[in-house]
Amino acid sequence: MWRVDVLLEIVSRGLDRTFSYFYCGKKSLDIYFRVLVDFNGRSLMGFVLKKKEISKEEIGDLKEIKEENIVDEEPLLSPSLFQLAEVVANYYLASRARVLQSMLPRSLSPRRSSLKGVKIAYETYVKLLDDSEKDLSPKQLECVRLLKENNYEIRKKEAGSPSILKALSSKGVISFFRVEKKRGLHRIKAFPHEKLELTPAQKEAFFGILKAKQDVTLLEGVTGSGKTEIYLQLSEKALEEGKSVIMLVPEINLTPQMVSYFAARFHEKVAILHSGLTEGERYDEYRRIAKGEAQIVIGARSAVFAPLKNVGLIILDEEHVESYKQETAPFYHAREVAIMRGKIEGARVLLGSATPSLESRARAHKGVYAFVELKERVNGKALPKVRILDLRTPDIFTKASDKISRPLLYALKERLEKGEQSLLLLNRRGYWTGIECPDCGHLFMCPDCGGYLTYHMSDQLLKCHHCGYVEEYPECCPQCHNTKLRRIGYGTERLERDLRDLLPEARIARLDRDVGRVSKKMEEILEDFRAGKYDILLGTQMIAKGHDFPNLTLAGMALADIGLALPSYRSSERTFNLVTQTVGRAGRSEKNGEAFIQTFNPEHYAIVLGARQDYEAFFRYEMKMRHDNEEPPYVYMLTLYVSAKSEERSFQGASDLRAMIEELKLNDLRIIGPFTPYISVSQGLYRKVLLLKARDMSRLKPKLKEIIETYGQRGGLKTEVNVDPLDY
DNA sequence: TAGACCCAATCC
DNA sequence: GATTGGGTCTAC
Repeated sequence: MWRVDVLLEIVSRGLDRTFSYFYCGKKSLDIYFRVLVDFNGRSLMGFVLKKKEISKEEIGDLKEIKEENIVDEEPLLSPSLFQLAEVVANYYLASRARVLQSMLPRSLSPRRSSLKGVKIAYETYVKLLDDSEKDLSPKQLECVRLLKENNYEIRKKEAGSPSILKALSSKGVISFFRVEKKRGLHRIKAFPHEKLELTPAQKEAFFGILKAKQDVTLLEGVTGSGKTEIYLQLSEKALEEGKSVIMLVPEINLTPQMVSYFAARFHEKVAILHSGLTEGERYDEYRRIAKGEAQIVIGARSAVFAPLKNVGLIILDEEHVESYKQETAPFYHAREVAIMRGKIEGARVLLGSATPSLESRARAHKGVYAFVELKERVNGKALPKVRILDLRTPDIFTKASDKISRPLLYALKERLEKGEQSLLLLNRRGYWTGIECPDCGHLFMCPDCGGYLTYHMSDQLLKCHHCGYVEEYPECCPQCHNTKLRRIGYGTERLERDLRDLLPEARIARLDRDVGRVSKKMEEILEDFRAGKYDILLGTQMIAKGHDFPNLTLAGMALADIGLALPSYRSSERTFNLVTQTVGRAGRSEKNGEAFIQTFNPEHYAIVLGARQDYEAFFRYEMKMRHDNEEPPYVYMLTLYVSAKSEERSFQGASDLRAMIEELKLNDLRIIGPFTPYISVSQGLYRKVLLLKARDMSRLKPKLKEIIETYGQRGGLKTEVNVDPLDY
């Protein structure tokens, strides 16, 4: 007779505790097994966290767990993974169930009751049957037009939200069909790849990492300095010692080279977790890793939770990239989780970047992390020549375009004549980025979140880039019915149009999230560009990352200022990174590269230092700014989002929370707000935010958790906590 | 005064 | 997270 304590699948904060049941069956039931229990009349899944032998008398009014309600035959999680879940939940002030939910593949998630994964991997596709666009909502229209752009057939998961697709299907506009998917690594090209002899500089870095006293090492190395080979050889060493390895990359689709090197060197020992996997494949891969059939896992953010045993090394490539931070609860950052996991499992953590985040670089500076540098490029290439073009200069534009300046245009023409390739970056999608009525001043804003609506030429719709709201492009102003609307700002689609007019003979490809949403198309464009089928690749930051184009000798930024205008303490860092990366794209070939940065802020330090690729100077300057403004890494930040049905209520709720936090009388703590966040309305709820800053959060956190648990959801309030937010 | 509506407590 | 039961508001 046993008493078992069960943590339920419910992610709400108030239920982050166990409930006790009794079990007296024969089948084995141990901790970390999942069970189905009767909870207040309904059947819920939960994790057994504790098991204790008890006598009959002690049963009391506990409910029974029947044998048939035991889900697993062996524990689903290792003790160290569960320990990790607890540590993560504590740090991010989230419930354990919420953390477990982001740890596990959906088919194993405590929320889902499907016990066994799908055995055959099917991929569902959508086919467009009726292209007449009759009687459709704007969202449905968007989907239909996407299908039209892509030969009437695309993967279901890339087509839009399931509810939209369901509606379209019931109208008979689309149909679904399933295709059996080939298993394995068929999408990953494994270049045959010899182990390379390390250069002296690489060797020094390699041994520097191995000898480091600290658990975490920051490897700072410019692009092309050969970080990948170091990752590979460190992994090899870990495997030899019988340890396993987690290799994290920001986005698996954008790092095919990294994946292929690992696949080529370690073959079937590698498991790759990427977004292209179906639920069944994901389940298989998870089981394969858990059974110890793979010793290296490559994947994005969530792969930090991979069920490997005996982890000896965790690598984060491009550790500064913001996609390592999850932007929904529990808002974890893979870098911090990697460090927590490293501590629990005794694994070494390696953070690699050409432009480390200020947080990491500052910790390395203080000696919290070991610091290893790779200064030279392996091929000894010089950096490209960079020119900053001041867009305020009179006559900088030709009559033909007010977007591409004279010098940039000439440079593009020169490449065309020489048969070399160019890359042009504009960090904004769409055609016009704002629409207004010149007569009455009416601005087309998103009714859901208050942002500007962007006109998209490809499907002729107005879209909100924050929340996904879509509406049809109006004939006239809804207020005064004026038909002449003024268009403000421009995005990649509009720039493409200008470029085609300016250089009619050039072969131009555009790549941004609108085009790249269909992953097949994205791969196709990148492949074709590499093969020389295009002269100019134009796009958003998607095109600035990772890719190696040997014939590329010109990189341009159409408007470097876009990121600077956004209200975030990280906007300079983002701009610096984007400029650095763009410039870096032009320097990877044998030929001499050149880069042009168009800007209205030619003296801004993020742009000037980015153009020079001077990370050291940027680090020093930006650290001073962060110091003066009391921003990370000098303080820790935490935001509380309070939402309610009315603006007054959310403001009142946030003010009340503020008062309660002030009552704690923590002298190190600064509270800012409540103020209205950048995205002020979401899912019909008005949002307010409290920003907390402190040099030490450890005393605040447990008390804050208590306050939120007791008052955070009263009076129709919804409270979310984001620890170490990147924005607010 | 019934029904709608809101809120907080409860779940083992 | 879902259900429940009590309290208050509201329309006739």
